[in-house]
Amino acid sequence: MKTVLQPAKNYRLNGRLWLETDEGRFLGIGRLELLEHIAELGSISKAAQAMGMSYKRAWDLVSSMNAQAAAPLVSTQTGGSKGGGAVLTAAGQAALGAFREVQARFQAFMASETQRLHA
Amino acid sequence: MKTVLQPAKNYRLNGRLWLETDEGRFLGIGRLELLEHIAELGSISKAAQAMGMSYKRAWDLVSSMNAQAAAPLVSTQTGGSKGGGAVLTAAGQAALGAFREVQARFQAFMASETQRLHA
DNA sequence: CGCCGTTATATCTTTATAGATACAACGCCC
DNA sequence: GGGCGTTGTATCTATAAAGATATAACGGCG
Repeated sequence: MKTVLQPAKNYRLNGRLWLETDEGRFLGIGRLELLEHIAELGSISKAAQAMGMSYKRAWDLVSSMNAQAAAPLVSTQTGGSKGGGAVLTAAGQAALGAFREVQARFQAFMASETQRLHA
Repeated sequence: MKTVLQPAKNYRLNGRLWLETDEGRFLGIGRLELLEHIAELGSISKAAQAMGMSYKRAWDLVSSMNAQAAAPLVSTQTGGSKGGGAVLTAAGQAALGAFREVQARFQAFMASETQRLHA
C-alpha cells in the first residue's frame, strides 16, 4: 500500500459541512441531529436529553435556526396538555431531508478521497 | 428559482476538511496555509506574521504536525546566518501537494452541491 | 383553582482556546 | 566574544463558548 502521506498512526479524512448566511452557520450536522430528535420526540427538552445536550444549548440552536430562516423550522407551544412541545414545520422537514442528502453525498466524497489518498 | 430551503438571506454551503488520527486533527486548511507560508518565507515567525497569527500558535501547529507525522513535515534550525529558519521536508511538500488537490476537489463538490440546492 | 411539564429567559460559573509576554538557547558573522 | 534573528518553552491573562442553575409564563386538565 503506497500512501502519499505517512502519519505515524492510521489516518482518515474527515470534515464538516454546513449551510451559512452572512449571520453565521445555519444548519450543520449538529443542528440536523437536533431536528431529527425533535421530530421523533416532539420536545426540545426531550431531544436535548436524548443527545446529552443542555436544554439551553438546544434552545439556543433552535432559536438561531428559526431566526435565520425565512420560515421557522420548528414550531413550539408553551403550556397545554403535555406542558408544551415542539414539532417540525413543513420548512423544517424539507430542510431536514435536503441536508440529509447533501450530508450523505459528503460522506461518500470523503470515503472516495480517503481511498485515493491511500491508493 | 425554486429552492428547497428558504433562509431569510442568501445562503451558501460551506465546510471544512481535514486529515485526522486518533490523536486529533493532523492537517486542515489552516495548517495547509501555514505550510505554504513557511515554504515561501523560510521561517515560522515570518509565516505567522504574514498570517496575522501569533508565533506561539504557529509553532504549536508545526509541533503537533511533526509529532503526529511519521516523518516531520517541517525542518527547523536554530541559530545560523539568518538566526535560524524553517523549511518543508520532502514529506511536507508531498503532504502539501496532496492536500491541496483534495481541497480543490472539495471546493468543487461544495459548489456543485450549492447548485443542486438552488436548482 | 392548582398541578404539571414544557418553553422561554436571565445570570452566574466553569472550561477551553487563543493571545500576550518574557526569556533562554542556538549558531553564523563581524 | 558580542550582536542578531530565529527557534523553543514557560507562564500568565483575556476572551469566548458551553454548562449549571434558577425562575417566570403558559395552557390543558382534573
